[in-house]
This record gives sequence, structure tokens and C-alpha cells, in this order.
Amino acid sequence: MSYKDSIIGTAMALFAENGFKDTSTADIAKSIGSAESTLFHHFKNKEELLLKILERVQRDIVREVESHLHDAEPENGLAMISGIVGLFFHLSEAKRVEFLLLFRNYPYQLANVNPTCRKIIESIYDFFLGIIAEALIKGQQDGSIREVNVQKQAMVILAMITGLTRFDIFGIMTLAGYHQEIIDSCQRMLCREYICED
Amino acid sequence: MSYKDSIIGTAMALFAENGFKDTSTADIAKSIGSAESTLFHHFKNKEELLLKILERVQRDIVREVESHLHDAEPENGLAMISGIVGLFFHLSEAKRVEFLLLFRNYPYQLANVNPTCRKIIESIYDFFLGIIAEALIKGQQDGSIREVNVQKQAMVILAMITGLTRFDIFGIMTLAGYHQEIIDSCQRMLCREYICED
DNA sequence: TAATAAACCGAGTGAGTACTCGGTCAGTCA
DNA sequence: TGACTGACCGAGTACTCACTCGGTTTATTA
Repeated sequence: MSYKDSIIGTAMALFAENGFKDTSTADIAKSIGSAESTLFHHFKNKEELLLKILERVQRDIVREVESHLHDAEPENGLAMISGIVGLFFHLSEAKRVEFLLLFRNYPYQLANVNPTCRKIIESIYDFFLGIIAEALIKGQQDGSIREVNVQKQAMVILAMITGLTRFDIFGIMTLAGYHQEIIDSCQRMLCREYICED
Repeated sequence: MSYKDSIIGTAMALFAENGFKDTSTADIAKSIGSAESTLFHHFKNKEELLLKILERVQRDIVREVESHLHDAEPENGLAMISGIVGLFFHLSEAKRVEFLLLFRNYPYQLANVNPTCRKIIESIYDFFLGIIAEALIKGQQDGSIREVNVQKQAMVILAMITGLTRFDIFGIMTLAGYHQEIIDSCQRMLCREYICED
């Protein structure tokens, strides 16, 4: 059990860093310090290993987000959104390996032919869309957020933060010191009215 | 020249659809209808072929965008931003293959070790950042856009539209009918003040 | 037309690749 | 103690990959 977990952890790091195709089973075995054939004693093939990894990623991310959201006591829906956006950026550092894996192409390619994989990935995106939508609805009820199409707006927000995170993770640009600017932009996008101070 | 171009076109489609690693030189040759060894007569290896493809993608995208922007006569900076966002979504369909290729991991992996590749990719992103920043500055001058940090805000906008396009292209979600919502969100993010109509 | 060069091909080649198989060894329980 | 089970290994194996090489066809130009 524990050994199996260590395979999952090691393989996840390698898949995230180098990609699925560019990580050979020999690489994984070497990194663990075991024989290549031992991998196939625990997982029937490389693809099953990836699926177990994705399952763990999904569980870890959901658990982490829920524990953070549970602690927070936001005053209204708009503040909830700010909290979620901030949490997402926090996660992209704290769970960097998991995020990097989710920005790889292979999981989505596999999702096209493997329903199990598809479900895992969908559940991750649906989870984030769900908490954003919840905050939007709450904000509309308490008046902190204007009337918007909740589904569409949730997607726009998720796309924005994943897009920014992708830039950061792939080294296209750096997000250092940009978090407040981004949260500000979100608030302006959503708030009922906004008057410029200057 | 022309034959070389047809190799580039065919290989681009395959790399975009299946990824660099998952497209063998045999696949490319078969798709063109020539011998595998002929590829290596025109390109010294598979990597050089990818670089030539990326160069063409960069040229094509810049040319296409510039021709569109040249035609448009926006009334102010904010309208320019809306035009750029709309154009980006138009491109993600008109240049679907090129966009798909730019959402693959391999070009960015290669960029880490190959300066030529890095330059091409950077120039694409810098190009988009440049036209967005230009619109922001114009908007601040004509009063249609509030005072913002131009660099940061340009990145936020580019991240949002690439993030949305990525969702659409990878089949995570569909953008059908969302364009106006997104352009609206951008305008609210940028405009000097906004009063909700309801 | 003859000479030169470029385009193109078929048949390799060696270096990986995921995965298999037969067997060893340690721990568990009757 | 002895039979059984599961973790683990080394040595394969069949296959795919990018790339090479010797030679032939085609185009160009003197």
C-alpha cells in the first residue's frame, strides 16, 4: 500500500515535469530505486498508473480546497469570489506538481478515449465551477454581485485564473505581485456598480 | 519550396492534432504520400521541422491580426479592446490548427532548451500583449478606460481569452454563445465607471 | 546532348519502448 | 516445520522510433 503510494507520488512528479510520453517506465523505476518489472506488479500498465495518479490529484485538490473554504467566513458573495481566486493562486504553488500535471496534454487526450479518465477530469473542473457558481449566487442574493448568467460567468472566471496560472507554470510570464490586480479585476467585473476614485 | 511548404502544412496538422511525440515521421510521410527519408532531405531532423512550422504559425497569425486591425476603425480604446477580444475568438476558429499547436506542451518544453524556439513563442505572446497594451493606453488617453497598470492588465486580458480558448479547443467546455458575455466582462473590468441598468 | 545537381526512394540500423516471464526470497499461518 | 502467498527482480522480447545510406530518377544548365 505505502510502496504503491510512493510509486504514485514519484511517477506523478515525473509525468508533471517531463510529460507522460517522455517519461519511460525505466525512468520511474530508477527514480524509485526498484526494478522496472515491479511497477507492473502493482499496475497493469502505464495508463492505469496515470489514472491512479489523476484520482489522487482529484482527491487531494478537493480536500485541500474544502478545508480552506471551511475555515473562511466571507462577508458576502463577492468576498467569496475573491477568496476563491486567491486560494487558486495559493494552490498553484502549494500543489504545483498536481497543477502542472493538469496542464499537460496527455490527460485530455486520454479523456477522449477513456471514460474513467474523462470523469476524473470533468469532476475537477466541475468542482471549481461549482464553488464559483455558489459564490456568484450568494452574491446575487446579498446584493454584492450584479445580475449575471451564473454558468457563463463562472466559466469566464475559471478560464481567467487557469489561463493566468498556465502562463506562470509554463514560464511564459510571471504572476509575481499580480494577485491583487487580478482580484481587483474580478471584483470590477462582478460588482453592482463601480465609481473610479480619481 | 512548394513541396517543402506542403510538408510543413501536413506536419503542422498532425502535430496539432496528435502532439509532437505522438506523430512519427512515418505518419507524416504517409500523410504526404512520400518516402520517410525524403523528409530528412528537406529538414535535418524532426525538431527543425517543428521550428519551421512554428515560424510559419507566427508569421501567419501576425499577418492575419494586422490585416484585421488595419481595417477596423474603433471609436476609442475600450472599443479597440472589444475588437481584439472578438478577433481572438475569430482566430481560434479560423486558425484552429495553429492555435491547437500553440496549446501543446512540446513547443514550450523545447523553448526551455532551444533559444530559437523560445524567441518565436515569445514573439507571439509579445505581439498580442503589445496590441492589447496599445489599446489600453489609447483608452486611458481618450478617457474610455480607467487608470490601470497597462502591462499587468494586458496580461490579465490575454490570460482570460487564452484560457477560454483552451477550454474550447480541448473540449473541456464550449464557448458557443459566450462571446458577448466575455466582451461585456472585459468592458466592465476596464471602464471608468459602470452603473447597473436594473 | 552531356554533365551536374537536386529530389526522391527502399531497405536498413541501433537505440529506445512497454511489457512478460521464470524464478528468488521473506513473511504468514496450519 | 513446511506449504503457500505476494513482493520483487534480471533477463529477456517484440516493437516502434528517428535517422542513414547507397542508389535511381528527374530537372537544370552548358
